[in-house]
Amino acid sequence: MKGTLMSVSDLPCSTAFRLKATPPYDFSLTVHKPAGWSLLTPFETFEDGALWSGMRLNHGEMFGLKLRAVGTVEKPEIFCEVFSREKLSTEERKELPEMVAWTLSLKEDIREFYTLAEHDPLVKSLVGDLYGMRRTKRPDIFPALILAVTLQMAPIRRSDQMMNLLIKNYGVKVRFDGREILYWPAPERIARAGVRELEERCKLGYRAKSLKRIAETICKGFPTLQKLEEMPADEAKAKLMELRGIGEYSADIVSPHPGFALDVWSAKIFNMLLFGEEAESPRSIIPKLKQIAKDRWGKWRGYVFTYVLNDLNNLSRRFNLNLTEL
DNA sequence: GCGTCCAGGTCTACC
DNA sequence: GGTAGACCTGGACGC
Repeated sequence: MKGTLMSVSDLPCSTAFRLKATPPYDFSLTVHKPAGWSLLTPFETFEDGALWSGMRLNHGEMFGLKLRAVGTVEKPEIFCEVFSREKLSTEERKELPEMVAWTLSLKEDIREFYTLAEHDPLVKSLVGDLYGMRRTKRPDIFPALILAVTLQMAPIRRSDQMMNLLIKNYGVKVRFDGREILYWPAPERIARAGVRELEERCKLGYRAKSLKRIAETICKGFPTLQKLEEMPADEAKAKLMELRGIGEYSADIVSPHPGFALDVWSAKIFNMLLFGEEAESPRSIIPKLKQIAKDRWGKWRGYVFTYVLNDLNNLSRRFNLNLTEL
């Protein structure tokens, strides 16, 4: 077995700040979602209500993060410690709190979403189960693109295998606060790797070519997620679909605009929830389900999507459906 | 143990 | 512009 190409970064300097959130905000449900999805990297740790994770800013510098709630769901406040290689610059002291707040969706007001519960039994169930949970964002675009590409045409265990191998072989290990956290590869690292090497080391198959091309495009200059959010939703999606291997589904996953990223698996779940039966042809029903979601939940359909996929056990029991084995 | 099938999409060639 | 077929890999399944 070839040795790992992972780099190691020690982060001895620390800075702390507090951030207020728009209530209701449940920190634990937001950063440690019931379905098990991580906030920023599959190798972060969540213990006793605190999260240790990593973050790469758009200029490429890595930081360690320790986050915990110091308020309540109705008076939410987050205590954040940032660990860095050197003392933070004045610019970083301004940028990092803004980026953490953006990532955690602290300023987003979801009370309008919760008013849908008054007339929608499904939303009422979701809100009751996951009150205060937020959708979150990623500070850097490349991990989101890796996620989208490795989810394509593969069962989730195989996607996990590809992502974990990418991180373990080409990612970065950050050491801070007595912890070691593995974080996603920088696009420059994947752009330098050979296609054959990526296929062999990370079992990416035909996706290796796409991922390398995506990495090369980002290195040459591509809008950040923050820039894409400033664009109209259609324009941002079209820009993402210019990338090799990024189609409509993947663009919906990566785009910071609220979308409804249905794949075959989630189409089966929503077909069951909306019509009470298994879809005969899940792939072909996706456009219809997307239209229904847009008409029924409007700009909050992305929230319904995230809440549903994090509440499958409760929904299965409550509506007498088998959603967990689709 | 071995062969076959197919999955949480995308691209391309062909009509 | 619409659509069938190819694409890596590995787990599930049948024999």
